Amino acid sequence: MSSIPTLSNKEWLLMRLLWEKSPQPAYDLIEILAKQESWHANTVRTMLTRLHKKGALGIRPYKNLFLYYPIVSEEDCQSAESESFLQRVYGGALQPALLHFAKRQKLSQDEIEELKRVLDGKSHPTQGKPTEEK
Amino acid sequence: MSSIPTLSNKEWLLMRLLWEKSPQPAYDLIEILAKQESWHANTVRTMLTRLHKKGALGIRPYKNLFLYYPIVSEEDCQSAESESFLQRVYGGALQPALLHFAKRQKLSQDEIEELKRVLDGKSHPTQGKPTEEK
DNA sequence: TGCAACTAACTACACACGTAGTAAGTTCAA
DNA sequence: TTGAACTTACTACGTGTGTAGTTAGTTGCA
Repeated sequence: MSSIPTLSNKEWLLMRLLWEKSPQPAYDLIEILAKQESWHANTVRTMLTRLHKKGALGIRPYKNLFLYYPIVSEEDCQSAESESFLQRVYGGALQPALLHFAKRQKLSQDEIEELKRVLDGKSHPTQGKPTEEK
Repeated sequence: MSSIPTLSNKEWLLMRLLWEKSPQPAYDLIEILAKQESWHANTVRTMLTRLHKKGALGIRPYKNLFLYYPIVSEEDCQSAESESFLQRVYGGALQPALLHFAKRQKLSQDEIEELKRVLDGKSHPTQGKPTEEK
């Protein structure tokens, strides 16, 4: 399997654009990033090239230019980076990390409910301790 | 307040040792990291110096050597890095991040319960101010 | 008293990243 | 047909990081 390439800070930004919509020519990306992030055109091109070398992007010729498209999925990259983050920052301890995020003041009631559903889904793994509702 | 320095991958390892126990002389850290991570003594020293320059470590002379101790708290570093991670990888969207972590197969029943308690604590927005619970 | 052994300081180097300049190829229009 | 405008390719450079070698100061012991 293709191992997931690690993305740098700014590379995530570029990749996000391509995950949202692809393929796109360099020109469009340059325009967006010039407007939103004030990046120089050549900066965008350099990053596209590097992302291609890393195996994160594919390139397809189209007319007189190239179209770029992701060849790794956003979910895979997020998962890989999340695990690496967990190791690095919390030494692999899941719970303190979750606690940090859960304590943030920005979850809506609906999001809280969905999270609890996910947690409930995990509540009865092998040994049946019946999930007590609350 | 002192702004939180960003730590590199390996710096987190070193810092974790000092958060667990401090102050410690370079010698002890070198010994631990040589054993656990196969780091070269000079590598450890270079990193200690850099962490000091970054404002992450304090140095106190003791007899004929120096003792190192953290001057930023683990919690603060974790929080700062968690927020940066959230921005970079999930574009600031908390919920997909939480879902990723919550779906991992490594939470104990107790941890799940505690998380749900935290979530419940947020469930009823008695909007005053976010009371500093501890 | 002079050196072995240890400590800290300084220097080095390759690679990744963020940023961007310069060169070279292509094409459409005057 | 020639050049403006655009495209890709190549080059550059400062900073951070991972890794470690070299130098120099200190001290306890033979």
